[in-house]
Amino acid sequence: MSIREKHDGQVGVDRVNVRLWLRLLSCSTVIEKRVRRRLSERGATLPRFDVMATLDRNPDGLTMSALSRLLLVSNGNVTAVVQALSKERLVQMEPSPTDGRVSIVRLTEQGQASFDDLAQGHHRWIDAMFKGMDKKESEQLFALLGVLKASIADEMVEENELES
Amino acid sequence: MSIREKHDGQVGVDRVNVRLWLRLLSCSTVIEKRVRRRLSERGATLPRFDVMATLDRNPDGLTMSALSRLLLVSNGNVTAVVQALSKERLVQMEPSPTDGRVSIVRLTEQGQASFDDLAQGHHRWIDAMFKGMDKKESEQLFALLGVLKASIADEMVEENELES
DNA sequence: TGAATATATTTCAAGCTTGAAGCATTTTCA
DNA sequence: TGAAAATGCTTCAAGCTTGAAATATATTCA
Repeated sequence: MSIREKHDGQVGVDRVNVRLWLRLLSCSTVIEKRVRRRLSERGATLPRFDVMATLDRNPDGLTMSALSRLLLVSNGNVTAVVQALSKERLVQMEPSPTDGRVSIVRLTEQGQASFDDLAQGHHRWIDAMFKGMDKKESEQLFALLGVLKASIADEMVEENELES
Repeated sequence: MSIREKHDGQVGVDRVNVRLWLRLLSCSTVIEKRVRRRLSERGATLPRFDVMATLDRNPDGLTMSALSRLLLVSNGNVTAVVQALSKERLVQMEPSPTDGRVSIVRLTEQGQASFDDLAQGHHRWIDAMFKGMDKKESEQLFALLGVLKASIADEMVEENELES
């Protein structure tokens, strides 16, 4: 059996999806590392920036769980990051008036200013990294990632159905 | 100034690239988390699987630095993961015959068998997550990620040129 | 009502990752 | 040649992340 066939069990069936996934992962990792490094040069970190960006998109505030869900990180992690930001007065937590379990997190004025500053740089870095794609390519890529996103969501549903 | 204009300085200029990047990151994060969870259900971890997969693609062995570069992780990290795999006899390190600094890492027979087993599952999971894309869409996505990859590489060159 | 269940959040230990410092070996070039 | 620079690798401390357990509050429904 040739190396080409080894994991396929069939000649000519290449692992196209795995190669696609590896390329996707590689793009995303490289961009992420570069953003991370540049943020750290400015004394910020990516997790903190992510929290602030999500709050910026939700001016009415978010609960801890909502943050956790939107950011795809664990609850414990959100707690740690928000507490750190809170200590520096960049975000504020207030108890929900209607539910004693819930905290609502918002950017403070200072946090908004700090974020606006970082976001400008972030926007510039991203633009520079995507400079080699023309408008049509960007739009196509955006649409195709939408298809992928739906496909992934679909698979999760199927997986959950198997459980029950 | 409206919220829409806040970070743009110009009406109608939306942050398309940032949105594209966030969608890319989100796809990649969700897939990665799902793979990570399933590997851990089988007693494996993603970093260890990544090292074994890279060695599988390079049957002649790789140096620690080459692994670090291919995997986009730090040297120290590679050392830790390879040492752990080595303890379980899944990989072996041998000194380079021509360069006393270099170690060459390879899969052992046992490591190859263990990887083949995991890779089969991995292949299946990825296929399931990409099931919603037809052949043409996959190919387009692969090609567009190639354009993005080149664009990112380009930006790095420019960044380095600024240094000197 | 009130017991059982569900939900929101925090705490904590274990493992991961990084980047800087350090050591060893090799290469460069005056 | 041999001093300086570069390269390969490891160690280590600091910070990040997770997932499970703990705590507190809300909701459900017998």
